[in-house]
Parts: sequence; C-alpha cells; structure tokens
Amino acid sequence: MKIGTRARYSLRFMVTLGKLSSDGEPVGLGEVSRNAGISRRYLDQLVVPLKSASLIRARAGRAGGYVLAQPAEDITLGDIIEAAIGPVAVTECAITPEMCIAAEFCDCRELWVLISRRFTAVLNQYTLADMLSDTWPAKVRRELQETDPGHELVSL
Amino acid sequence: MKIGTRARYSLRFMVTLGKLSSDGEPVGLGEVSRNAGISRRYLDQLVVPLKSASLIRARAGRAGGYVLAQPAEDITLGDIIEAAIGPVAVTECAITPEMCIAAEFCDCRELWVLISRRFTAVLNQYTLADMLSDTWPAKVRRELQETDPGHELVSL
DNA sequence: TACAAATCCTAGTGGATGCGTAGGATTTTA
DNA sequence: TAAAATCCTACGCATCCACTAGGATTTGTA
Repeated sequence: MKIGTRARYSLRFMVTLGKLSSDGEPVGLGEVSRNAGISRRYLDQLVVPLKSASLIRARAGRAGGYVLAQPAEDITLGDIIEAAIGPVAVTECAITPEMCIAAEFCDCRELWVLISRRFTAVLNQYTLADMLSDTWPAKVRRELQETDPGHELVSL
Repeated sequence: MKIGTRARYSLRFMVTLGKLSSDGEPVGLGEVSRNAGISRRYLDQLVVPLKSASLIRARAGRAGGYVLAQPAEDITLGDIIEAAIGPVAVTECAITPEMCIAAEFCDCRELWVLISRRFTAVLNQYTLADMLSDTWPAKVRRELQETDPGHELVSL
C-alpha cells in the first residue's frame, strides 16, 4: 500500500521548485533534477499532469523552465498528489461503491472509506507554503503529539 | 497506493470467521470461502500469517477448521492488517528513517510519517468486535460526520 | 539567421510485485 | 481405513511501476 515515486517525486518536485523559484524566474528541469535527486528524463513526465492541473506554468525555449502557477499558500498537498496520481483512496471500492455494494457479505468498505478520508484530510489540511516554511517539521511534530501522544516508534 | 487483496481479504476472512464461529466450533475454509467470496486455495495462504500471529487457532483433520484465538474485542483491526502485510506505512522512509535522512533535500518524510500514523490510528481504534456489531456502519458514519463534516463525495 | 537550451510528445522495456492456481503431504476424526 | 480438513512449496501469469530513449518543437541570444 505504499505510495509510488510518481506521487512522492511530484511532491518533492513542487517543494524544490518552490525553493528555487522564489524570485519568480522560471527554473529549468536540469536544476530541479540536481537539487531534488530525480532523473531529468523522469521529471519530464512527472511535470505533465502538474501542468495540466495548472499548478505550474511552463516557459519553453532557452532560459525557460517552470514556475508555480499559484501562490504556494493556495496549493494544497492534496492538489499536488491528486494531480499526480488521481483520486486518493485506499481501495477501489472507496471511490466506486457500486463495485462492492452488490457484495452484501463484505462489511469492510466503511473502514476503507474512513481511512481514505483521513488520508485526504491531512493532504487538504496543509499547503505547499507550509512545507516550504522552516517551521514545517515542528508543525508536524506538534500535530503528532496532539493526536497521537506516547507513540515513539518512528523518531522523526 | 491501494491496499492489496492480501490485507483486504484477510480482514474479510476474520469478519466472516467471527460471524460463522459464534458457537465456538471450528469453521472450515470451504465454508468461509463460500461466504466471503474468496478462493479456497487463496484462503489457504492468507490464513498462515494470521495463525502465526495467534489471531486464529486451527484444528486439523476431519471436522477441523479455524476459530478466533482471542475474543473479538481484543483483536484490533491493526492486529489483523499488520499480521497480513506487515507494518503499515505509506512509504518505506516512514518506517526506516535512515533510508532518507541522508537525503537532506527531501522535506517530505514528516508528511508521510504523519499520514502513516493517522492510518494506523484508525486501525488501532477499532476491533473486530466493532465490525461484527450491526451498529458498525452507523458508528463509522458518525465518525465521518464529526471529523469531516460536509463531505459527500462518497455516499457510503 | 543560426545555435543552444529548454520544453514537449510518444514509445518502449526491464523488473518487481501481486494475485491466484496447483500438487501433494500430513493430520485427525468418524 | 477413508474422508475431510489443514499444511507446505512451488510456479505462472498478468499488471503495473520506474525509468530510459529518441526526437520534435519552441524560444531567447549572439
């Protein structure tokens, strides 16, 4: 149930782009590639859906590159992930109830819906600006403490 | 990032077993297979880790089958899923920070940890007994209303 | 106007993983 | 002793993922 590189790299791309393009000048994929540790060729592809979703704008040609198409405050993490891989859900039946409603024996769908919503809730709660801020780690840590105290499996 | 059949069927298996074995007599895989809509051969495999985790007990031989090894109240959904597919996390780096800590450019790990914990929090919040109760759908619905009101994408 | 540097578009491929089947050995009860 | 169940290992197939590749097009600059 792991999230694949498409979503992960897309997010990392957006974060990196946000860092590098603070002056508003377009940033080339080569530079992002070096800074984010993602193959340039692969970035080529990842960028397509982000552009279709109007999260970034491209300038072709020499001295071209990409810029955020909206202020980072207006781009939620959900926007990014959904653009990258489509609707976020933990099972197919959480998106398309008809697939499972016929199967009267399975009482699990409610659970998968609940988990899927918790998932998207986090994604919609934060924006790219949150991740760009240097208080980001502290913010997450605080959130973890509040909602899930006394859990130290992952140190963070 | 979908959950595979291993986890989904394992949960469905446990629910079905709970329903069928209320009298304490072992239930054969054939019967579960018919009731849960899962291939008997496949169940054969799914059952192994559940047994290792002491969630079910087997009786071999004729008139054998499986029983819950603990009261349904004591089996959390997290127990089941973890037995089926191992630690629940949305990325590898959420489990093994060392994998990513070297990469100083990626600020995404915190997010994946947060989401993973939200995931497991739901799983640990409910038990098999919850799912066996006929108030289960209502309970989930209430939970959704409270934490995420005004969200009607999936009807449930 | 030519060149360089960038985006853009479409395939294709190798590997891994997931899903399920299959055969048969072993245990236990009737 | 036969039947019905668990138990164990292997394998096959399909699908998806991650990434590479080649080249076309756009655009700024000398």
